[in-house]
Parts: sequence; C-alpha cells; structure tokens
Amino acid sequence: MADRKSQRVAALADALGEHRVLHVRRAAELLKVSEMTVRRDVANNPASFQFLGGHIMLAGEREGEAPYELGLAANQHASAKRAACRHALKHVARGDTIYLDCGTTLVHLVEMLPENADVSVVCCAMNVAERLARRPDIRMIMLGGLYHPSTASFSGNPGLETLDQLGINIALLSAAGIDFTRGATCAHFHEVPVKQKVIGLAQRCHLVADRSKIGVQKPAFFAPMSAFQSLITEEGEQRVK
Amino acid sequence: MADRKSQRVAALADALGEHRVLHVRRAAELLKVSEMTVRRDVANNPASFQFLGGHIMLAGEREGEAPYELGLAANQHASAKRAACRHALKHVARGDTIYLDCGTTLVHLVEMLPENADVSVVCCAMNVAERLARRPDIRMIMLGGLYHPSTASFSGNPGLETLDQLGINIALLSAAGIDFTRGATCAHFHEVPVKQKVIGLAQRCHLVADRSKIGVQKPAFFAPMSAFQSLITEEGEQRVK
DNA sequence: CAGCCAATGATGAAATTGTAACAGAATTTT
DNA sequence: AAAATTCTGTTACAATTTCATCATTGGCTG
Repeated sequence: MADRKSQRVAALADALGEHRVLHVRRAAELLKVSEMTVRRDVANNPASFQFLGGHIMLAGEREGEAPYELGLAANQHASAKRAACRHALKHVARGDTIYLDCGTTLVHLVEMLPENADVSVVCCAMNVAERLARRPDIRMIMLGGLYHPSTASFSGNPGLETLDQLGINIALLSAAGIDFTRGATCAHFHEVPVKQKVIGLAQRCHLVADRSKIGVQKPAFFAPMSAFQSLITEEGEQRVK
Repeated sequence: MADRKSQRVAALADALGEHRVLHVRRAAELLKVSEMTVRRDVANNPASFQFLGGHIMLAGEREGEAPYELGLAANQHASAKRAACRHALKHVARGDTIYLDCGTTLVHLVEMLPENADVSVVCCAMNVAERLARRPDIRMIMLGGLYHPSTASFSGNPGLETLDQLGINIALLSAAGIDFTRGATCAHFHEVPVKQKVIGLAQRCHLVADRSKIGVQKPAFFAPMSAFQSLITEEGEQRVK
C-alpha cells in the first residue's frame, strides 16, 4: 500500500513533468482515484508538489526557485533590469542578428522582442535559451560546450568557433561589475572567452546592466569601457567612449 | 487612460517576473487598485497572464504548453518510454560519459540517474538539457548550433566538432522508426549528422524506443541495426546484431 | 459646465475549492 | 480468521473565488 501510494506520487510527478500544471480533477482522472486522494497525496508531499487554487504544480517552480544557481540574483533589481532591457531594445532592428549574454539581465529582453521581429539570437545560457525556445518566430543559435551551473551558461572552444560562422550586428553584454576606469568584469572566468570573442566580432556592442553594478569590480575582467558603444541602465543610455 | 491601464499591466508583468505567482489580493495591493480591476486586466491580456484559482502567473507556463513542438508526442507512450529508459539505465556506470539523443524518450532517463552518479552527459536537445540543468551533480556538455523547434534540438558543424573532444562510453539513441531490415530512421534530416557522428565515436550504442516505433519507417535514415549493441524497449533489451 | 464615455470600485449571488468527519475497503498484525 | 490499522471515497459544509451587475469616479468633448 505504501507501494500503491508512492507509485501514485511518482505518476503524478511524471504527469506534472509533462504538463507543468494540472487541475486536481484532471489529476484524479489520470490517476484513477478520487480528488480527495489526490489532495491528500499533494498535501503529504509538500516537498514535491504545490497547491495553487485547485491546480497542482511542481514545488520546484515556486517563487524564485529557478533550476539555476542564478536564483538569488534573478529577483534582485528585476525591474531595473527590465527597464534597462527596454532601453536596449531600441537598438534591435528587423533582420538583425543579436548576441544576448548570459546572466539574469538579458532574459527580460527576450520577452520584449516584438512578434515576428525577424531577428536571430545568439546565446550561450540556458535561461536565455529556454525563453527563446518559446518563440518560434525567432531563430536561435546556441553556443554549446560544458555547462556551468553558476551562470547557467556553456563554455568551450567549439562554441567559440560557432561565432566565426555568424555575422552579429548587435551584441548586448552584461557585467557583474562596471568600473569606469577599469572596465567591465564578471564573476566567473569561464564567461570571459565568449564575451571577448563576441566583442571582437560584433558590429556594435552595448553593456546592459542595472546601476547597482556601477562601481563594483569582480574577479574576471573582460573588456575596457571603450569596447562598448554605450552603457545601458534603467535610467537610459550613456556614451562611455 | 489607456496609458494608466498599460502601465498597470506592465507593472503587473514586472511583479510577476519577480514573484512568479501572485495572489489577486496581493497584486491589487501592489498596484493600488481593486481586486476586480486586477482581474479585468488579467482577463484582457490572456496572452500575458494566466489565472489559476485566485493566483496570477505568467502565461507560457500554462498546462500542456511545452515550449517545444514536441508537446503532442510527449505524452504518448510515456510510460513505455519510461520503462525503456529504466532498462537502458543498467548500461550506465559510475564515471561514464553518455550521450542522450534528442526526442521525448530519453528525457525520462535523466531523472532516473542516481544522485551523485558521477556521469557526464552529452546532449543536443533543449528538453534534455533543461532537465540536466536541474541536476548539479551531473556534468553536462551541450552540442550547440542552430535551434530546430521541431525536435527542440541543435545542429551544426561546431556541435559536431565538440564530439571530437569527448570520449563517449555509452550512446543512447532514439529513433522515430525502427525497421529490422532497413535500420533506424528519424523524422528530421538535421538530426542525422549528430546521430551518425555519435555512433561513429561512442564505445557502445544502444537504440532506445518504445515498441510502437517498430516496423515504422521515417524519411531520414541514420543507421543500420548492426550499428547498435542492442534495442531497448519497454519489454527489455534484445540483441540486434 | 453639462454630458458622455470609459475605467474603476463595490456588492452579492453562483460556482468552485478546501477540509473535516465518517464509513467502507484494503492491508497488515495478532 | 479476527482485529487493528491504514487508506480511500463520500458527503456535507465552510471558505474562497468568480462573475455579473450597478454605482461612482474621472477625464474628455462640444
């Protein structure tokens, strides 16, 4: 009986893995038990499931709990990041190929891209790619390689070589630290080669970040401010050259 | 006026970007309007928001709406696929590097991998990668390139070149068609180069699929049955050489 | 400024959801 | 095999959500 129960719980987890959200009634049908039993199963496994007004979802998708280690950073300054992206969006034109950097800033830009914008997006991060995958009207090119949970991004030579085959019009880079004299830095060294190569190849580069990054310096340096056309923050755009 | 409204909608989207889910009441407080107005805003933007029993969440995380076109296929034969994966799992040993093919079959295997299994997983599909990203104990290598929504996978030369840098012990391939005389086929031609190169490089290859695929033939041929150590289905493993 | 219109708020009835209590099944223990 | 225990389904009722309706507000136009 503990068998039956755990089997049901597993089946429910499976179903949720595919549907993301399930109404209690529907779950009861699928599992061929009463609604009440489903409710009890859910209540007994708060670690796995979560109730939300008649619907069941996986607990993991709860507030802030992204599968990445980015979780914490993601929520901070989110509206500032969004605002910065809104400003950055002006630089994207029809037909462009753009590079979106890893981090939690530029994911917001994906949702702002107008429908049928006819843009190709190059990225190297799972969180960005996940959003892009929801947009069949956008062509996505992913730079693969070894996965780094800390940034939800990939690194490696073949990914860098992919860039040789691309013509990037606009590169939108993010940074964890921006110092006007020293330049742009990030937290992890594996990000550096991709950023630098993109900077070298793209027609125009912009640094996109919320203002909390200004004055900060992180361990991995990747570009002087002169590498960028502008710095774009929630307050708008400013020349840096 | 329409200004006020769209501003509210944007603010709501922002708030949801941070919280993922918001109770109507809480949203009403945040936006400083009545609950009813929030409800109306949500109802007027079904493309952006979704109601879930008193809670608001961003659309796109909606039921059944996987971001991939795989949606339909995903549910069919799901338990057969899971069973097949359970059998396939026996071939994975500590320290192995394994290749997981694209499709809806082998995603199930990811969750079955024991914790701290010390395995490296090579993949080329978003749906597989998404699950792997939730597993910090697994090393993931992604073959990047151009994204194909039809299979949620990537293709391209640099991805293929990544394979040259890897030593794959076990390759688990899936197929949309299995014909014992003709061999294994899949639905999309862009999958073929990756599959073939993996088959060429891996120490051992197994074909993993539910039995509904047997006797079926799809347009893109990628390997004769002799390429595989065995065929693994929900009924277990069978030699094919 | 009267009048119109859209937007918002308030109210309450209807529908849905959450939960406790009990009774019947299934399973395990004695 | 009987008893005890756990699990499940049913029912009833409380709490909450949903929605239609109408009153009120605020802005705009003539």
